[in-house]
Amino acid sequence: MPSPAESPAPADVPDTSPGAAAPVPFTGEDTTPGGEDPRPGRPLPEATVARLPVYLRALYALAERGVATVASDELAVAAGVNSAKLRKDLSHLGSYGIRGVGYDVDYLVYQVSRALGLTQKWPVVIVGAGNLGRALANYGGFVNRGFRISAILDSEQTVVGREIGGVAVRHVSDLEEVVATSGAAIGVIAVPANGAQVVCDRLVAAGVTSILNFAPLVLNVPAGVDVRKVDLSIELQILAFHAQRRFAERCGQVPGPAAVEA
Amino acid sequence: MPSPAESPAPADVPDTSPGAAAPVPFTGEDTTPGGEDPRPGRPLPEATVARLPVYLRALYALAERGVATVASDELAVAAGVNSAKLRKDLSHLGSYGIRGVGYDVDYLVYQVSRALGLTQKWPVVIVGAGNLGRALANYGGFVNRGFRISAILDSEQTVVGREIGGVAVRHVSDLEEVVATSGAAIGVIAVPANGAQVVCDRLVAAGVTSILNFAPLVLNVPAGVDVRKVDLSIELQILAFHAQRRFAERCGQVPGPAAVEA
DNA sequence: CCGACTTTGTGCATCCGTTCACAAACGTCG
DNA sequence: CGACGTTTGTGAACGGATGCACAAAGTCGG
Repeated sequence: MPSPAESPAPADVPDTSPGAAAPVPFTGEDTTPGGEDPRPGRPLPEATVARLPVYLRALYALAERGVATVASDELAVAAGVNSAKLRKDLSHLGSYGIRGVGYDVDYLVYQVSRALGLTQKWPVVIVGAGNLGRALANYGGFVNRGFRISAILDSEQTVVGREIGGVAVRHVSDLEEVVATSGAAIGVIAVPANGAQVVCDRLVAAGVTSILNFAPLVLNVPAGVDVRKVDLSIELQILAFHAQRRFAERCGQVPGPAAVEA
Repeated sequence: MPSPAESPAPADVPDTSPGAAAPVPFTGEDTTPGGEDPRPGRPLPEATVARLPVYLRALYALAERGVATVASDELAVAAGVNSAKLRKDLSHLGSYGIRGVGYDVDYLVYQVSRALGLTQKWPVVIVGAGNLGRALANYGGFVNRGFRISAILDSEQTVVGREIGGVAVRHVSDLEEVVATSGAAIGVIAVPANGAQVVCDRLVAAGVTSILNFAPLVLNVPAGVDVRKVDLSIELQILAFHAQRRFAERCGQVPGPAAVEA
């Protein structure tokens, strides 16, 4: 199971009972142009799932340029992956290519979107209206690609009421109500580390089952809740490792980082 | 077996100074150049490198709580990973644990920091002073953990001169000069997608070899330049996939209204 | 209608990462 | 000083991911 929280301790799981099932965000879809594909087995490899959004973005860019069909080689270049990998990834969704021609861009956009569950708009609750929360709310790729910001919450009264990305900031005390009324299943934590676990617990208790965490700590969640984390400093540290290695191996012309000042 | 004579003082002399290495033209694999005492073979698996920052953060938290030694089980829980995985990861750095006891927290902090190349402060140039750039500049985990913001650049004259995180915003036209004078090898791209490739090219031309990209596109860089991307919408889309799957599968326990489409 | 060309889809070998399970090493206690 | 419990470090098995290479399947020109 793809549960990232690998805690085999069953006794500790408080079994978050969502009580009244959170309203499923609009399940009406399908029956759209093109042929139908009875969902095959659903074993989509995790690595494939992680790449599908990249393909989707490249496909959108192609569609905007008016490209009707695309071969796996071109799409692979646009997505920055190997073409064989791309073909294998797409083959997991079904046989949506035409041999000798390539893939129909619009049709593939639809199929990838459907595989990712983006044929509907997922309501998202953002907690934290700091710089990061504002950046998220203003990020265009959000609302245009299958998501809708249903609320932005913050604990600072000075920012409550301010409008960000077309949504007015509400106080964090409204968290439970906002989640319930919007039916949001996805929450974004963009608060400082010391308040993240509390926010997380409240989100989970309110029925949120998918959490995107920007706070630099490991969140503790019950089984059944999916957490992904984005940590800016971790990415930088990985870069530092490779940079260090590069400097150590090829001591060339660059004078290296200014290590004197510390 | 950390000898008590060796102080685990984190501010030890970093040997990353370029020095005068033999100008080897090209070697397929380094033949373990010298360093044998602290550094065994250098093939640190990529997956391990990606986890070391997580361990480091957990170790810092333990150190602040005054914990002197920690067993792999506890540290694994704090880092959210399997304990066997953690031990294998750490074993790639060397044998820094004590059987029957655990790891010395301070000493391990130093060793992990050194492995990641964080015993020095890396100067970082941030391009883009929007919400995201400001969030990065104000992020505490930046300056406290091996990095120093040497400059923040933006193309908007209205924000030039504003101070963010203790650093005054400069105009993006100063990019080359800033990179040269600060010796920055790491650049962060926090500009909109349409300007990201241009900024990237200029950073690379100025000598930057490590780039952290927040713009939602695939950057084109020459060989030898390391790019890591952080894409907010991609993470959300992966969450959406799992959420969709969860909704489709929950037909057994939760009192759902009706079995959704098979 | 046929042959040449193009591109997809995939079998297969290989590699990387994860996990189990256990022996070696260490401190402690009697 | 020796037995015992604890914890590390790692060999080995396993599973998943990657990329090559090629057959199948399609288009296109004559």
